[in-house]
Amino acid sequence: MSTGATPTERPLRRDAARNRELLVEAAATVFAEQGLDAGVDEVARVAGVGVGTLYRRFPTKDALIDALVQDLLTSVVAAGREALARADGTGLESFLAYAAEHQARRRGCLPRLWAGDEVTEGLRREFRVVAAELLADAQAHGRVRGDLTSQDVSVVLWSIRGVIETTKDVAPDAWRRHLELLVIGLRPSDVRLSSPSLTADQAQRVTTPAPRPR
Amino acid sequence: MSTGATPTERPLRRDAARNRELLVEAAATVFAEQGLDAGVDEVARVAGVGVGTLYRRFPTKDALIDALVQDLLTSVVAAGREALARADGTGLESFLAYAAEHQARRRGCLPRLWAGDEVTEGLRREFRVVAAELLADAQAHGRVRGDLTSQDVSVVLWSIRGVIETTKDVAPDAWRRHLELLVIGLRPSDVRLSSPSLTADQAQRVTTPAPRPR
Amino acid sequence: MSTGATPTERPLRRDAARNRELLVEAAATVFAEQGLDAGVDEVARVAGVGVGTLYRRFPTKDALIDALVQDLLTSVVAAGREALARADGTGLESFLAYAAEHQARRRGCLPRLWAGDEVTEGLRREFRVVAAELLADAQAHGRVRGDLTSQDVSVVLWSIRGVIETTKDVAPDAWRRHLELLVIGLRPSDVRLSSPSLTADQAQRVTTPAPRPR
Amino acid sequence: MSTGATPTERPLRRDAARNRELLVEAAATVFAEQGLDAGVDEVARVAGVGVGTLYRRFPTKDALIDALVQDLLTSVVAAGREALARADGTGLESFLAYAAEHQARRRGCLPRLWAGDEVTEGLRREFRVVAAELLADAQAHGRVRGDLTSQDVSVVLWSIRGVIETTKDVAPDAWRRHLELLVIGLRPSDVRLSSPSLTADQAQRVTTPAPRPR
DNA sequence: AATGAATGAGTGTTCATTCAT
DNA sequence: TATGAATGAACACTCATTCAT
Repeated sequence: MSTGATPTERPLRRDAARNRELLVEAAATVFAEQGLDAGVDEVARVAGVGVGTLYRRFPTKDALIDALVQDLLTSVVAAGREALARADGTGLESFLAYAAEHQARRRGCLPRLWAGDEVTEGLRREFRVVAAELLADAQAHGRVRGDLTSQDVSVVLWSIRGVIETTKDVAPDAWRRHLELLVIGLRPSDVRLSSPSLTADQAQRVTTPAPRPR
Repeated sequence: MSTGATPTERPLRRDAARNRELLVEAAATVFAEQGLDAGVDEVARVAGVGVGTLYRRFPTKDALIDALVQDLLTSVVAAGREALARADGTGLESFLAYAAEHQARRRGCLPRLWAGDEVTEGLRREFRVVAAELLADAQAHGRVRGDLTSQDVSVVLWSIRGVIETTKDVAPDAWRRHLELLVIGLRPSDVRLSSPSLTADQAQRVTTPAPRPR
Repeated sequence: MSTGATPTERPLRRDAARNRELLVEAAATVFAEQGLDAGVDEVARVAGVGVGTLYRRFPTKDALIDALVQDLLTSVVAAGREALARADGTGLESFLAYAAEHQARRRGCLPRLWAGDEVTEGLRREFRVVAAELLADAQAHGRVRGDLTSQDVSVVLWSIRGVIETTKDVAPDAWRRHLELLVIGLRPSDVRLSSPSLTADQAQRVTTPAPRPR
Repeated sequence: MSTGATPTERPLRRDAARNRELLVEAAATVFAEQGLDAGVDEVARVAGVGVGTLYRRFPTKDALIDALVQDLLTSVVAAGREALARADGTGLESFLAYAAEHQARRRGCLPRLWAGDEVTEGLRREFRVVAAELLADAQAHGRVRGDLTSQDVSVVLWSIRGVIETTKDVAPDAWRRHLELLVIGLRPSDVRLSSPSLTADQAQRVTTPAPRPR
């Protein structure tokens, strides 16, 4: 009756949503600058709200970090699906660039991106599915080596994580050249690979932490 | 070699050296398993000594971490010098493998390897010098692209850091295949690189943190 | 009786009174189940209103607790006056049973019943007056020992508080047998009491807390 | 060799034990004065040590409270056993006085004495056993009613808890007269009791809290 | 010299109270 | 007026570092 159909209504909810947004942005900034050990008080301060507000939106600090991870994985997976739609074999490459770009933009949560809570594991599973499909497409079009596995796609992003975390703000684009060189390395070639790929099982265990170490 | 020839004269020094060794090993293990946030008590416990002893050898926790970093950088630089001696163009590749191997073995200190204290900066400078020389040698022998810079060599190791930190114990060798693919990408090729390399200045600033943000 | 005859004129007052009632009931329930440390949010939730409404009716959490205490003391005092009217010496006993019953029903506020705010102290004074009169009546009819003081009557209820708080929901009627035994102990007897009664002054100080320890 | 047989040795341990004692005493004092909601900082301050020291001896605040409860229950049970040794029917009465005295001396932990953690439940079980034996002895010697149950013995102490908690420091001996009157009420008498005793099962459930309400 | 007990600033989290909507 | 989002002081607990033994 009153909540209606117009998306501009619901007064308090609007502020609340705004605060949530502010908090996620603040967390991204603060964690990017100081690492995940930064205090929640600092995050709240940067967001311009009290700690209590932070805890109203996110039950724990972990949940706040997970929110960053979810945002990131969600957009990465979505980008993967879009790239897949082209089905011309180039999807994998643009997907990698896109995913790298987003990792760089949200580097605050990188230590938890590939080894986070159970809550985000579902998204990582989706990521693996999309990555496998993009790889198959790229291989079908002869754009990458046939002996690559979908786990190799994950490893590419993990390696970019290392570049991003090391270069931080000093050279936030350093990953671009690295990815270019790496993509060249992925192209079909006569050179044999002597090291085996990760197994699918290993890849899953990497991102599925022991159920709370206590 | 240098610790003298009088074996019976400085017994305490020997004990002290032994304790230092035990502590560094314990720190490597504990930090590898639990991250740098692991407590110093845990390190002391694993080393089989009291915290007081730890603090006698290392004035702060940071100094202990720096010791790990120093060990690692020292052996990496030494390996680089050896590889350089061959002067047949293959030194760079074996150096990368060697450095990667050691990063994996001492992964506990990776978050501080390329961005540590001023005390370790000298070693990183040495690393950059050796890397530049190895690159020049490899380029002279036509084994890698001519447009690579010595900063690109650093980036390779940073990317491997990401792989190691993500795969941890689940797949401690995952970096090998990654390095193989990456080395293929470094080979001379017709493909132009569109992204610029880091400048030497940037590379230095990356590894030289602001003098304690306090 | 007193809330007036014009039903359409003061609708808000009625709603307000209803909300007040809901809140007091909710507080009684919640505090009984979880103790006085239960949060005000929980009380508001159970009452079906927002916290803001709670704070409109009661300026502080303490005031809400005091309201419970007032309710309880008011009905206990009223019951005492009624019992006194019989003037047959049995009033004291039925009064004790009545007061115990109400303490059990409102056990949520017991920690503050006999040591609450200044606001409720007036009612406790009235309680002491009635208790003294009931005791005198009972003694006049030879139903209880002549060496009892009105403070002893208070102590009976304090002891019942202990039974109620310990047995909680598991045995909400445990106090009945305790009171029976205690009343037997109050009957005239040849046995001398070796411990003195509380003085009236002590009894008053017990229930009059220092003016906010701050 | 060095720890020897003389009880005056073991340097650090002595201080540690002393600190433990100081902390328990401080906790008793502070909780008695301010209730169990008093902060651990306050307890540490009164003990003259840092919070860290408190947490070295007691893993949680709950454990500190449990230590108080254990001390109290242990001495109460021991006193019960001694009283039982007399086997002349008077043990129950002196036991009740002794237990009451100790409840008064350690009143800080009363809210957790009869409903504490699982860790202290064993002692409460021992208490129930001793109480039952003392009651049987007293009944055998005709000093108390034959229709009393061992649960009634517990209830006596719960009622004394109420008196102690209400009178606090203002009248720390008020429980003595209450106990005298109550004991008179326990003597053999022609008066029937119309209310049933707690069952043994109820008595146990009263003191065995739900396994952590979460 | 070695030990580990002691320290206390700092962290994540809660909750009575206020206030914009 | 009713709501519940926002607030921040206060709490339990941790951990790098110091120091008495």
